[in-house]
Amino acid sequence: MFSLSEENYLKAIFHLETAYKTGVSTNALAEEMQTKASSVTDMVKRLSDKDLVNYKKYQGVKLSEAGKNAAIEVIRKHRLWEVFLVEKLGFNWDEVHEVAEQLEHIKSEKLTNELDKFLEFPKRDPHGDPIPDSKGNFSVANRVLLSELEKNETGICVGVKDSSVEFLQYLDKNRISLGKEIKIVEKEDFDQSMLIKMDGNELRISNQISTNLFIKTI
Amino acid sequence: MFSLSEENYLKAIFHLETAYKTGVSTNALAEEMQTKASSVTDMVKRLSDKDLVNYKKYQGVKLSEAGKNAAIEVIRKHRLWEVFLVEKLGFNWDEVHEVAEQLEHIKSEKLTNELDKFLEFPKRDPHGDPIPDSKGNFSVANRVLLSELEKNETGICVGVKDSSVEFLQYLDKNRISLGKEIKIVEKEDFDQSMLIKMDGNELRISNQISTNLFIKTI
DNA sequence: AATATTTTTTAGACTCAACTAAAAAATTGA
DNA sequence: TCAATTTTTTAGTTGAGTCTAAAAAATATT
Repeated sequence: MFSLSEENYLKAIFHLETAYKTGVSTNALAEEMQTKASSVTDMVKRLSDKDLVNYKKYQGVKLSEAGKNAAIEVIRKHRLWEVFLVEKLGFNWDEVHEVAEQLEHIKSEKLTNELDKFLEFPKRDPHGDPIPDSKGNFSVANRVLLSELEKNETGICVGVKDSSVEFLQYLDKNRISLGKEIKIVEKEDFDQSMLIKMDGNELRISNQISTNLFIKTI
Repeated sequence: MFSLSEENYLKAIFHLETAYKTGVSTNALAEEMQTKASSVTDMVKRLSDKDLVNYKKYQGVKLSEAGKNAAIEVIRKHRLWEVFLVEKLGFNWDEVHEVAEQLEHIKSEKLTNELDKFLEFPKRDPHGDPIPDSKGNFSVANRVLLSELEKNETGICVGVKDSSVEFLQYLDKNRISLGKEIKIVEKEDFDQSMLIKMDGNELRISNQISTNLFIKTI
C-alpha cells in the first residue's frame, strides 16, 4: 500500500506525463504539487526506491508499470466518488473536487467495485473525464477543444479541461453544461473570441473559455 | 481541524469514558490504541494543548466539551458510513468496520449531512449502535444484555456489544440478527450458558455470547 | 568557449507521531 | 511504614514528509 502523499505524487506525475513525454521535470511536479523542488526530489527518490517511477538525476521522472497502475486506481476512485456525490448526494459539479481528493485515498477494493456497481458502471465523471474500469482500462475520448472548431461547425459539449470552481460556475451562469449542442456563429481573428449559438441563444465567449471546453463534433 | 491520529484518540477516549468515569488511564488508552503508554502521554499532551482534553499528570484524561463534540462527529460519520456500506453497497455487517474506520475521517460537513439525508436519517448503525444527529444528539438506548434476562423472559435483539468479525460471523452462522425475538428457555447456574428459543428453534449459547448481545425487553 | 541563468540536488533542520530505555510517581502489601 | 510493584512520565531516537539555504549540474546567452 502507498501513503497518501505517494498516491498524490503518482497521480500528479500521471497527469503531467501527457504534456512531458520525455519525463516530468522536478519543477513541473513541484508546481503541480504546490511544493518545493527539493521536496519533490526527496519524494521522487522514495518512489524510485519502491520502483513506482524511473528516475535519473536531472532527467525527470516517468511512471513505471506499477506506478501507472497505482495512479489509475486513484483516478478511478476519484472519478467514481465524484459521480456518487453528484448523482446520489446532489452536489453541484463545482463542489466535488475537494471531497473526492479525500475519498480517492480510501483503501478497499470491495468498496471501489461495489460503488462502481451501485453507480451502474459510469463511463464518465461529472466533468466528462473517462472513468477507468476495474482493470484500469478507459476510453481515450475522440474529443477536441471548442477553440479548434471553425465557423458554422457544430458539436456537443462533452467535457471541461479546467475544472476549477471559477470556470464551472462561469459555465453554470451561462447555462453551458455537458450534452449541450453548440454551433460556431462567428470567430474573431483578433482575439480568438467566438460567438456561439446554444439553445437558440447567442453567446460571446473568450478564447480562455473555448480552450477549456471539450467538444464532440457531429 | 484535527489529524487522523488525534481523531482516533478522541474517539478512543470517548468510548473508554463510560468505563472510566474519573478519567481514562494512560495504560487503558494505550491498550485501546494498540500503542505504548509513552506514545499516549505524548499525544495526550498535544490534545491538552489544544484544549480537547483535560489532563493532569498521573490522573488520566477526560474529554473537554470541544473534544467530546469532535469525538461524536467522528462516531456519527463512522456509523453513517456503515449504514451506507450495508444498505446501499451490499456489505455484510462483519465487513464494514475497517472501511468505516477510514471513511470516518473524511472532512466535509456537507458530505456528512447529505449522506445522512440520502440514508433517510438512520437512527442506528448495522450493529444497533445509535447514530448522533447533526447536532450531536443521540438516544441512549434502554437496552440490556441478554445475560441479564431471567428464565422465561423474552426480548428483541437490538444490538451487539462486541462487533468483531468473529462474533458477527458466529451470529450469522446461528441465524441471530437484529430484530429477532429471543426467549430464555433455561439458564445454567454453573457456567451461565443458556438455552434460548428463536424462530421456533432452540439454541444453547455460552455466557460469552449472552454478555455481548443487547436486548430490548417486551 | 566562457559566462550567466535556470534547474535540480544536497545538506541540514523542523514537525508529527511513533518508539525504547530509564526515571519518577503512585499504589500495593508485608 | 517502607519496600516492591505497577503505572506514568521523561529523555532521547526514528522515519515521513516537509522546509530553507547553498552547492552542483544543465542550459542559455553573449
